[in-house]
Amino acid sequence: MSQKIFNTRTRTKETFTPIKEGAVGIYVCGITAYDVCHIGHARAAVVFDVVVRYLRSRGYEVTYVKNFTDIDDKIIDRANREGVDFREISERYIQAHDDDMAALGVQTPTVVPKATEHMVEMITLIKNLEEKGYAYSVAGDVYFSIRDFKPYGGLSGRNLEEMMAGARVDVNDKKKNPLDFALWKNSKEGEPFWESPWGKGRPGWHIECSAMSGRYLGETFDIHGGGEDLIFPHHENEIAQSMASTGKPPANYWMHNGFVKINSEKMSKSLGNIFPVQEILKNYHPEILRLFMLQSHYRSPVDYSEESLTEARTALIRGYRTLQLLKEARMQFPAEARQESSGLSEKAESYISRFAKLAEKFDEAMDDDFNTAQALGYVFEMVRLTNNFIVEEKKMPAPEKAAILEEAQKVFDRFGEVLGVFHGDPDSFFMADQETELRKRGLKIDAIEDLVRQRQAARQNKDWSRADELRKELAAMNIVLKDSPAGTTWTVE
RNA sequence: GGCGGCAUAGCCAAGUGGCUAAGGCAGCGGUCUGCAAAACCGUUAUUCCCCGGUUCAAGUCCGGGUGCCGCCUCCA
Repeated sequence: MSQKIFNTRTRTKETFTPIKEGAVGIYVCGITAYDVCHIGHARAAVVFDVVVRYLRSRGYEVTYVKNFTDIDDKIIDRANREGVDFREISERYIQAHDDDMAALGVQTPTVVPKATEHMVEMITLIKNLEEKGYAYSVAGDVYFSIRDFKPYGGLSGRNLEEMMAGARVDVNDKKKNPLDFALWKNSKEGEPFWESPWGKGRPGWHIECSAMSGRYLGETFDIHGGGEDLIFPHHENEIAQSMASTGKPPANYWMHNGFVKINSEKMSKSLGNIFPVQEILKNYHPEILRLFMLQSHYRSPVDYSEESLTEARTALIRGYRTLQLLKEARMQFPAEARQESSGLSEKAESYISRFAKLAEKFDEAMDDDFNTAQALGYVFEMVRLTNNFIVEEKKMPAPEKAAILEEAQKVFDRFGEVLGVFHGDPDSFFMADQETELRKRGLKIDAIEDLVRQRQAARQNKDWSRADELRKELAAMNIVLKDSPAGTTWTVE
């Protein structure tokens, strides 16, 4: 099956055909660096991270460009409020963004260009638009004239008349048309500026993406992505600029991720329901957040709540328990001792072929417009099948077990590599998760282990009532015990 | 006002014309266990918001209705 992508421009799922066989150029609108990243930024980042990971895993050579808007009104506002240079603000929040992304396991894009480092490209592009008659300058500002660009509205499915009818009164009377947008803004006294043919000023918001995508990916590239709120006006304007300049559409496929809602409401500063990534990661292992988001299709809205993260954590633990069982079993039955595939019994072959079938289904789901929710369904079926194997096939000859365990691990490695979930060492995961949970609940590891030791002693004396009492005491702290012949282990629920 | 989306079990969530409607969480019964936990096995939607239509066949397509949401202004 071939890769399918839902293209916002046509509102249909289309077969993905890259411009250059075996290679993909993708541009995703990044953040404006004026504040820390919230869960909505995290979703966009994780969605496109998985898109890129999957395409790479299928053998495409992917050039992934994600920009930073490091000059903008909001950055200037913040710099003024804090009394610092705007660069200090943008650098601070770019660093914070990079830290958050690293924590979330989001791979660094191939190129991470900044607007301020591409002034030459932007000015050249604006000049070109002016020469071709698509732009006009007024008192140091330059505007794009949408009336002169006939296809305007093609991405968002609007036409000019509709928009004119619904347009609010624009206070900017320099514009010929209220829907015209700024390519270049004249700088006011004390604002940062760059020299240009129109005087001292700074670029408008949309132009940077046209300039940078063009520079790194060419006039037309494969995929352009971003949050669904960017469809209009940002991406519409990008298309207008690029097409007016080059005569070609900038991207063949437009992908937009859905929003993160909070209790079914839009996240917004006015509602005060912004959840910064840093805050969430204080209380939840990063993979919990990834799993939570990937359990829904990327175009659907997701509703964030503590409960849904807690559910995702339970599911994540389930998967990692299996990976832990698998790890232990593989130590017992190492790959070196495995049976050659030619000599496997029918039963062993049946396990391996079922693994392969799930891996195939996983790819089919991902091929179908990156359906991570469905793909995760197969991941969990793999979890069940692996558990089932480990529990049921105790008596299978060691070389066969080793062969099957090896295959199972390979399948999980692939899933983990694509989703960025279930990819780490299970013991490290449990340690990190435990640390987070203990910190969140204000529990001390020493106090817990002391109680566990006391209970161990009681158990050795077969003082079951004392042991149960201690179990209850620990349960009150959300500590769940697991007794095994090797001793007692505990987890935070 | 214009444009667009969504409605599937107690909750979350895939599925967009045809095998038994994925998967996760929660619940229940069983195996295991000193008791538990985990894991495994079994079980939980005769039905996909409502009404009508197309079709041999619809959760899936069409028309109408109801409810919720997003964009049209900076926004992932």
